[in-house]
Amino acid sequence: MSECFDQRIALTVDVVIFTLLDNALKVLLIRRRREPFAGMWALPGGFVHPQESLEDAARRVLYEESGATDVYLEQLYTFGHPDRDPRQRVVTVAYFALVSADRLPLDVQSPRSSERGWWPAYEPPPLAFDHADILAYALQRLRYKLEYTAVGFQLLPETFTLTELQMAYETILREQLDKRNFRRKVLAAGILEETDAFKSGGHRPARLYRFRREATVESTARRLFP
Amino acid sequence: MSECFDQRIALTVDVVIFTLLDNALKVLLIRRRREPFAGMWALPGGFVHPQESLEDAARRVLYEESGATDVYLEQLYTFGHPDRDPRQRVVTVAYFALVSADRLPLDVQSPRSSERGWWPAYEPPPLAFDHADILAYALQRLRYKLEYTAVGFQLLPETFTLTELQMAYETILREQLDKRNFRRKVLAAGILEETDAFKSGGHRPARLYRFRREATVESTARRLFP
DNA sequence: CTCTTATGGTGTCGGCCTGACACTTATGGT
DNA sequence: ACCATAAGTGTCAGGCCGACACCATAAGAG
Repeated sequence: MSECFDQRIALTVDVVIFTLLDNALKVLLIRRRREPFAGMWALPGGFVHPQESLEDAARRVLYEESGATDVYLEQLYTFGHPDRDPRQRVVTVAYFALVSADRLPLDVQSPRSSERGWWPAYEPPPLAFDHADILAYALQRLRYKLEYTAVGFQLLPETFTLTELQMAYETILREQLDKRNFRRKVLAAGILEETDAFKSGGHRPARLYRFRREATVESTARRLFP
Repeated sequence: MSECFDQRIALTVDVVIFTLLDNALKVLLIRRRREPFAGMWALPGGFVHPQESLEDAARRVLYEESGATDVYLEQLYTFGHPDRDPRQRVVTVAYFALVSADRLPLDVQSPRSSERGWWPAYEPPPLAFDHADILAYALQRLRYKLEYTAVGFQLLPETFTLTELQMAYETILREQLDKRNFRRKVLAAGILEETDAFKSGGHRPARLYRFRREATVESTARRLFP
């Protein structure tokens, strides 16, 4: 590291906030009021304050825009192409967050204003800046994590049925999964615990499960070499 | 993304440069001449110039400090704790690079000055700033990538024997691998091609292999769900 | 009360991948 | 020629995975 000079690069965080609503994977977008890209949709973001860590900044943006706290948040990638912002040099540290719908305030779940909305993550509107790249990268990472780890619970309420869990996986991966194999694997992974409650919705009641907090989230992945 | 104000956060890149020398995984460190941490060892790094992308900055630092070009380089993580630098707020985008020893200029392979040196990656000296964290994270990522992908070739010369490849893997993973299983797997992955050359070093000659450039580097990983 | 309907829940079998394991082959040096 | 040393090769057993079909249970309709 050489010594310092002033270079005036602005630093922001952008947060890709995912949730499941109406059996679809949604992402929170904000409509831009000012130039550049006025009127277009963009990821929630903001400048990093001088005394706050990057993750703190991301949590602040997450809370300001979605009202959610204590949710899964992970650094995604840092985007710094010199002209990704036409005004000045802006480098952004992108995060992605998984929020279960029941942790969102009601006015955020169904925003009244047209300035903010939950969009289908796989069919977003045109986005400002390089946010389409950021979203695409976040989706890739989410699918990847879902395939190798147990992070899907973060999008569900405290307790859930195995069918609900499977539907969440199918929604995000966009493919059908075999019910028996899904159950076998997810139970063998040892990351769920039964509750003694059931969910009865007109038909045979389904057992509710809960995520085992003590279980390491990075569960069963396979190694190329032993 | 809200609108801009001046916040004077400095932005740097730090590059964890790995190579294999003397049958050990080494990392390039630079001795700091100035405060803070004067006299301590640190990762090569530098400020991001106003008109260059993050990856360009990382390649520039990589070239300035090691003389290597056209090598494997990947963004690692962005470290931004508010007081990771005691002078001022500095956020650093860390990269890691894999360089085969034969692409290093001779004076870099065996530096004369005591201001720069290749240190055992698993037994580094005390490091300035939070560079020990960055190095630990890079090692974890390197092991991970090695287990799941075929990235190990980047540390070897253009052609190499399977035993050399296996030794590289054993050095980095710090465990012994079975010769027959290693060969079976690495050949089944289809990322190598035979050359018709052999390496004869006093005993039975070993066939030389080459990395198939057309092969996708992200090769055979396993999915948790089909 | 019974029947219908819709979802919840369960087991097996074959194929493939993986990990454990030992001997023969080829060369250079003595 | 003999020896030392590294290169190179195959099998077998266990576990994991993917494919596949039927019974159980509750609510609601008649």
